Amino acid sequence: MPKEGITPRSQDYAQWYLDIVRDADLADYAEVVRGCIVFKPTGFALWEAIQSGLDQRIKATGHQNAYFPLLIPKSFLMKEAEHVEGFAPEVAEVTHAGGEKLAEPYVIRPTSETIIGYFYAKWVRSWRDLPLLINQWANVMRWEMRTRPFLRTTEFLWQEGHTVHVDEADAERETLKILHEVYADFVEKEMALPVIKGIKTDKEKFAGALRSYAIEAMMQDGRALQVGTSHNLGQNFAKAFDITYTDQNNQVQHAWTTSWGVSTRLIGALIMAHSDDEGLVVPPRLAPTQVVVVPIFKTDAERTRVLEAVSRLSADWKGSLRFKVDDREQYSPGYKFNEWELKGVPVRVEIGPKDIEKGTVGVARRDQPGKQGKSFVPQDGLRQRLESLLTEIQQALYDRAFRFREEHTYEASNYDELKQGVEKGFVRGYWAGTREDEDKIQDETGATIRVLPLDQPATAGKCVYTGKPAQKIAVFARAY
RNA sequence: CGGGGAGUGGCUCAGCCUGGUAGAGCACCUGGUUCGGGACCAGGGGGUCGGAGGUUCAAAUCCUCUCUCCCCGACCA
Repeated sequence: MPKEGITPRSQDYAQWYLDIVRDADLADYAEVVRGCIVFKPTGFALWEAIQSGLDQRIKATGHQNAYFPLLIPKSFLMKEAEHVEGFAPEVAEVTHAGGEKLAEPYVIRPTSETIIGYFYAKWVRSWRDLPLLINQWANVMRWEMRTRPFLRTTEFLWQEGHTVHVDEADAERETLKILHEVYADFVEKEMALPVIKGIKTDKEKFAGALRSYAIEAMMQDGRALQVGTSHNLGQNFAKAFDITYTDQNNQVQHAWTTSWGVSTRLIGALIMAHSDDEGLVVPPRLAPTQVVVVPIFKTDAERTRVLEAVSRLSADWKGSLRFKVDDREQYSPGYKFNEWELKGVPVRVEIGPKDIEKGTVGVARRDQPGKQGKSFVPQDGLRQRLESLLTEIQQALYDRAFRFREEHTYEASNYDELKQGVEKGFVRGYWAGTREDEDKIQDETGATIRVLPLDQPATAGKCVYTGKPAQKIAVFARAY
C-alpha cells in the first residue's frame, strides 16, 4: 500500500523521487535562491553520516583536512585552458563589495583546483615536501541549467581532495587508491550500493585532467549516476600555477597533482537506489537512527508498564545501537508505523501489553515494508537479534541493488542492441570509437559512455558502434 | 537556454474562462473519547491569492514585466 502523497515509482519515477525528498523531510526548496535547497535536519543527518564514513577513510589513507577560501580571483580560473572552458559557463561572480566595484572580480568556487594550486606553489619546495595530501570539506557553486534536490543543486556540499606528487606514477597510485579504498569501499560497504569502477573517456573527463576515474551506480530506473570521481591532473595545474619542487638531483621539476570528490549527490543516490513506494530506505550502517521503538498502550497503567519494559529491554543498547523511543501520545501506533517507514528507519520494535505477557516484541524490517517484514520474537537476546538483523538488512539491500543492476545490464554486439539496451539499463559493449562517435551515440540514444571498467575481459572483440577490432569494454547508459 | 505545465492558509487543490468583500479536504490548536498498520466527535485559529506595474468604480480573476518550482531536451558532482 503506497503511502499517501507518494507517487508510485512505476507511474512517475522523477515525481516519486521528489515526493520522497519532501515527505521524508530531507530538504526544502530554497525558492528565494535559484536552484538551491535547504538541508533539513533529517537530510543533513544523512550527510553527516556520509561525511563521517568518508572522513575516516580519507584520514586512514594519510590525508589531512584543511580549508581554502570560497572566493577565487577570476584570473586564477583562466590559467588552465581546458579548465576555464569547462567551468566558465557555470561560475557565479562577485563584482561588488564594500559598496564598490571590485578591481578584479572574484568567482565563487565551482571547485578549488586553482586557488589551492596557488597555495601549493608556495608550499612545495622540495621532493621531501611530497606527497602533499590534503582534503577539504566545503560548499561549491555551479550555475546549472536544471537542478534537482541533492542530484544537482546550484550550491552543493562536498569534499575535494587535492594532492601533489613527485611523478606520474605516484599521482596515479593516489588517484586509484582514492577510487578503491575510499570511494568504492565507502559506497559499497556503508551505502550498500554496488558500483562500477572505471576510467572516463576524453569526452567525459574532468576539465583539465589527464585522466578521470569514476564510480558509477545504477538507479532503480536503470539510469546511471556518477557517485564519485578521482582525477589524475597530470602536470596541467602544476604548470599553470607553477607548482615545482627540487628533486634529489637538485633539478627543479613540475609536480603532478590529483583531485577527487564526492558530494551531497550521494544522498540522491541513496534515495534512488534503495527507497520504495512506502518512502525512504536507509541502509543500517548509515542510518542516523537504526531502531525506533514504538510503545503501545491504552491506559495510564499500561503506559507505565510498557515504558518500563522499554527501558529494561533497551538498557544495554547504548553504544551498540542507534535508537530512539517514540513515546509521543498524540499519535496512534499505526500512524507511527507509517511515519517511520516513510523516514526509512531500518528496524522498528513494537512493545505492547500483549508482548509483556508473552515475553515477546514485534520487530519489523524496513527493507520488507508493511506487515510482511514484521514478526514477533522473544525478548531474550533482543539486542543481539537486532544487531544481526541490521547486518542482514545491510546485506539484503546490497544484494537487491546488485541483482537489480545485473538484471538491467545488457551485452551488446551491435548498435541496435545498444540502442535497445540503454532504454532499460546499462549496456556493455566493446568500444573502439572516436569522440565524434560518442557524440553521435549521445545524440541518437541519450546515452553516454559512463566508464571503461577497470575490470576488463581478457579477450578482444568488435566495437559495438564501428565494428572495428576493440580491446576494451565500455559501459553505456543514460545518466543523471 | 529551447519546448510544455504550475504558483491561492503548513500540504493537496477548487475558484479565474464570464471582474463584485477568498473556499474545501488534510494538517494545526482546545476539550473529550480512542490507541497492535495512517482514530473519532465538537469547537477554534490561520491566506491582502509568488512579486512589481497597468486597466477598472472594483482584480485571485483581464493586460505587461519579473521571480520560483515541476516535466522533456542540451550542460554538469
